[in-house]
Amino acid sequence: MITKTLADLVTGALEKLGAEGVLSMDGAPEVAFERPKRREHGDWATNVALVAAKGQGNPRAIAEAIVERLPDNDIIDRAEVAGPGFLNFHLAPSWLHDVVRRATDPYSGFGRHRLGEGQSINVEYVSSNPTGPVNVVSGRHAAVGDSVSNLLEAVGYSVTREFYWNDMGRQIELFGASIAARYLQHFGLEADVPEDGYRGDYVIEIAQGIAREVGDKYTDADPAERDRAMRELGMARMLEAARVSLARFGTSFGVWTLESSLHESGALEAGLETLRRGDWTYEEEGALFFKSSELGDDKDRVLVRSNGQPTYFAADVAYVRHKFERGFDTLIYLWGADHHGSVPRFMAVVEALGFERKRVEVEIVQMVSLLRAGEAVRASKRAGVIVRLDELVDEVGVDAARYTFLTRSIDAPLEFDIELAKEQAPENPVFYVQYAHARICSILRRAAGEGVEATVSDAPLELLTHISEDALMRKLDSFEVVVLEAAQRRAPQRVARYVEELASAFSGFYRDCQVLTEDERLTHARLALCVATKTVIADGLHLLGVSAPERM
RNA sequence: GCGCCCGUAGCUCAGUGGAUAGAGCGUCGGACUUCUAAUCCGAGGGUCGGGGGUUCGAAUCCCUCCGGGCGCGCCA
Repeated sequence: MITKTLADLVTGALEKLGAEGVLSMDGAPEVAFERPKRREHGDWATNVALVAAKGQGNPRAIAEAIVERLPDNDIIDRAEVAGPGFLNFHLAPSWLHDVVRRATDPYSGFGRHRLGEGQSINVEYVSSNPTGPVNVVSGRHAAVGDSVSNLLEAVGYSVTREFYWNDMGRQIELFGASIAARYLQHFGLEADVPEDGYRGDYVIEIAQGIAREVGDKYTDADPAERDRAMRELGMARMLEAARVSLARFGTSFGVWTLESSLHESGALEAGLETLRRGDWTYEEEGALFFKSSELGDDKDRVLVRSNGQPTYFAADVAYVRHKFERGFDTLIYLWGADHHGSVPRFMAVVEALGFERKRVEVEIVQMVSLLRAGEAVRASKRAGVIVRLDELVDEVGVDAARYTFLTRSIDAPLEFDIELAKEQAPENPVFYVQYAHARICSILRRAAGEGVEATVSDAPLELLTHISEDALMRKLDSFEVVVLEAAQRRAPQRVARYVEELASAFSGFYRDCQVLTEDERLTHARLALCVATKTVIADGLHLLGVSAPERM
């Protein structure tokens, strides 16, 4: 990247200053560059003189000294000192032509980085218990998890997307019993959904599906046996339904792990044994406790209840080990804000098991509060009050739905009004971006129809001198740093903002610069810029899990 | 009470140490004989919740207060 080249030049000047004794090079500052907001501030700027001046004199004077000592080069047209001591660099236009060429060359690594090279990351998201259909809250997690995973891959990590099913415990028991009641009702028998059971209509649908599949053979079975059968058959249906809903939303996982498999394989007991051996447990009132309070948590936590049943938390212990045993360097978890209180105990487990805390990262995705035409919807799976992801996809489409989730930081709570989402779907900025892409495709189709080929490598890019062409090329350049920062900060919204800006820059270019003209060379250059823009828009959208249509 | 997150334009939100704080929607005014008007141009709109501090420089970091969400189970 150009910033590396510039940093080397400035570092060269700083070293001269150090050698001359003008500047102490202790703790030599990192030379960071940024793109100034204002054009007159040049192409790239650095605040290194301001940083270096801390306690060592006048920043402007140091900046001047740096300028005087810059090594000879053919990149910097001129360097200026500005404001309190910024160094502004005006570059030769060729650096932008390089951006256009690299953006279209799949082997150039444009928008790709080697930050995570050789490292593997497991990203677990959406995970839930299979007691209800996938809802819009999970949609937010799915959109974010997919995009963060895509971004991590873009910066070089090997990424595994994982889903964890909590298919055990009291909620699952209740779910099975609820289906059983509906199953009996289906055959005209008297039965009640348990007090705390699941009352959604989908439970009736599942029971009917099961009735069609197995007939009435469980109507006079032993109640416990019937509940067990209904639980297993029902869960299988929920799992499949979730897979379908998520796939339809564009989300697919590399690994699905069942909590029950950790019990069955002995992993759970092995995890507990590790904690016992490390003296991290004790028994009290018949329950097994984990000494999480010694590792930063508020209190100790129960691993095995006094009735002998392991908690969900005990399975977490086994699961962390299981993931590390599979060779991942880093584990990322996307959790809902309602689980953030569990983070300290979870990190305590990581440490107690002997893993470095920094290898585990829990990202908290803030709440999605549901509204319907301004009225708060108190979502409850048990009461059957949910807004399904399928419904959202039916009403607004995958791209608009994803984009809505991805324009916000995960730290920001999201108010989601399904009626408003439907109403505003056509206004969704995602279409603005897609439109720019489709428009470019249209130009390229027309060019091809006229027998004009859009090659980039031999295009006379020096003809791109219009202010709008310049602005577009500069915006293309930003993609590289946007991808890197979005990946590092787990912040897909930066990519969403970026593609909007890029589409806007293209619109300006489209307005001001006719692409297909009598001037063959200019047409050639502008087509190359179109190809570069199309490539980057498509890449940005794909990082968000959004399609880049060729026609709209 | 304690912990985490949030408070930025009328609304929904970006921006977390740099130069004159942005976008979309909404409002008002304008532009289609044109490579796609799902577009473009212009206008209006801000005590960055309040106060204090650190810094050459704070929406951004620290303290404090106010307001909102979530959590503080041998539930998941």
